[in-house]
Amino acid sequence: MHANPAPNEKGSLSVKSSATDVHGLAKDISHGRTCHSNPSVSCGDCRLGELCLPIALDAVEISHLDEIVKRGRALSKGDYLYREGDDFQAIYAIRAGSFKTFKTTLDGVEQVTGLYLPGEIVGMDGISSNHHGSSAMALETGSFCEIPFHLLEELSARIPSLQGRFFRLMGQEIVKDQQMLTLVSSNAAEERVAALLLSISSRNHRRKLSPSQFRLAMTRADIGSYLGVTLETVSRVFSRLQKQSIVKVDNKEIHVIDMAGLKAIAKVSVSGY
Amino acid sequence: MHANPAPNEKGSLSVKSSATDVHGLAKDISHGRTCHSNPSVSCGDCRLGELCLPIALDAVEISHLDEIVKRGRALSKGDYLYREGDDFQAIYAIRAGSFKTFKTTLDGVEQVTGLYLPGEIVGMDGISSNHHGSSAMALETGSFCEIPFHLLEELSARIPSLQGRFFRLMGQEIVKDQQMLTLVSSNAAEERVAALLLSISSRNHRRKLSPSQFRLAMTRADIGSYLGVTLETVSRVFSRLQKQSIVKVDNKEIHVIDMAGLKAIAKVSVSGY
DNA sequence: CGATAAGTTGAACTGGCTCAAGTCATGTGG
DNA sequence: CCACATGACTTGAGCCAGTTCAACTTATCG
Repeated sequence: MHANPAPNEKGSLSVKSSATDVHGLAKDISHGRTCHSNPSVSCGDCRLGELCLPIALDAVEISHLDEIVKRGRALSKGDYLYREGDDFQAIYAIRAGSFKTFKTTLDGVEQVTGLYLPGEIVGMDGISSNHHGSSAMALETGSFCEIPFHLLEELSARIPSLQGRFFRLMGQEIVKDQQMLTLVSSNAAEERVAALLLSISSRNHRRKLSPSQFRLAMTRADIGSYLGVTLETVSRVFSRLQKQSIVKVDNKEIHVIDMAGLKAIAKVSVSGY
Repeated sequence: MHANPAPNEKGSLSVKSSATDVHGLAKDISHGRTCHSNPSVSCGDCRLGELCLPIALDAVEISHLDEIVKRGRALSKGDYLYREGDDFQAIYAIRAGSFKTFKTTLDGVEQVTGLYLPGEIVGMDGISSNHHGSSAMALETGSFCEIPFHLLEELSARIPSLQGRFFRLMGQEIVKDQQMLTLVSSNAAEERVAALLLSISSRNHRRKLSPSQFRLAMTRADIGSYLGVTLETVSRVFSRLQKQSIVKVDNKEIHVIDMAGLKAIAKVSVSGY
């Protein structure tokens, strides 16, 4: 029924505005908290730098990186960053907003494979085969930097620390996927939801945002698909967690009240993460 | 109860024999079919080369690679290649035999995260954090090459095609993990088992081995853990598939009789894979 | 050859699924 | 700017695939 929803029929990579004419357009899209998304900001000045690619580069190296990055492109909810099957051209650094990646199975069902927050890199699934194995879609208004992969490869060959950084970034993606696999193939529904909330919490923490209060822009169906349960189960788990005063859920707005309790449910050692 | 089974208490990286004194030791361990495992064979001559790292390198480059690879080390069933938490030093190319990777959860349960066959690379989970996030264990007698990662990084910076090859290899690991995630979070037990058999089948095919007849060295418990079902369910699925004349299962020996039928169950397009 | 691990099969139970009926949020056109 | 249509979310009830527990058979290896 709701196969191929395609809420917005922009083509992939269809941000028509050039890198220069979007000045100011993407302002205010990060919930007004900070202004990550000023499109003119360079990698060296970007406050996400420490999460993104530039970490471990010196000033000269960052200026080389700056030259290949197409900065500050904007998207609104439902827009595609790329689609499953597209030629792989670039990887994308999220600046603001959140994105999901998903595959569409043969019988037309959407299967969510990832959730990406600001400072994280999307699109590495295309590296091995030269075309994207999944689609990436904005869950809300957002912006991103596009990094053409062949240029990144060239630059990496010249800057060893950049090569190392990117190896590590890909390694992180592998670890993340394996954690997800472990989560989904062993744990109960409640544990999966708890683990997702904790993951977002800790990623927010790294970004200097509140680890206990955030907006989860995915729908219940997306969350369910990602965690391998139905949307009804997700809803019921949220209700139960709320009844136990572990979280307060107001639609997409999540407030973690009892962090230790949440960790206990997720069976994560309280110190770790 | 059967937590931390540690069937063999060799320490990790505990192959005490030096790279030179193992000549001949590892002969015949690949079921006698071919002799992948002659430890003295160089990367250029290794018949697994086209699956492994050397592909896309020229003769001179391969000789550089040869210099950093520690070749032909042998392991027997239950031996660890590395353990969860070990310092990350190297990645490992499987030459013969098969290996599983797994994590042990807080409550002592083993969770299988990967199955690796000859020509494949294990250990990339350690790249991002400098220590291994999982353990790798031989499922049967086998051998491998050890590639110290810092040397590979250095060499990659000097040989762009090697850097590209390794980016692609890591990308493959990401794609593989995401496929696994999709499989486990959406499909029924029968589909998961069918998909696993098809995956091994196609990987065997690439290695010029029979796609329809092979040995699956994992126990039913390992398979179940990997696929997110219980060992009893795995057993029952095998029985059912056998009753339908889709496969013939004799303990660990698998014979796919009706490949199209198996693909239908796995919901994989018959052309693909 | 005997002990122990691995695998099979049965029976009862249950967490999460399916189907259904309703409320609530959101965004678009009048 | 409101109305209303559509999609998102919640909650309930019944059902079923896969789990759990158990008893047994078959492999493996010291």
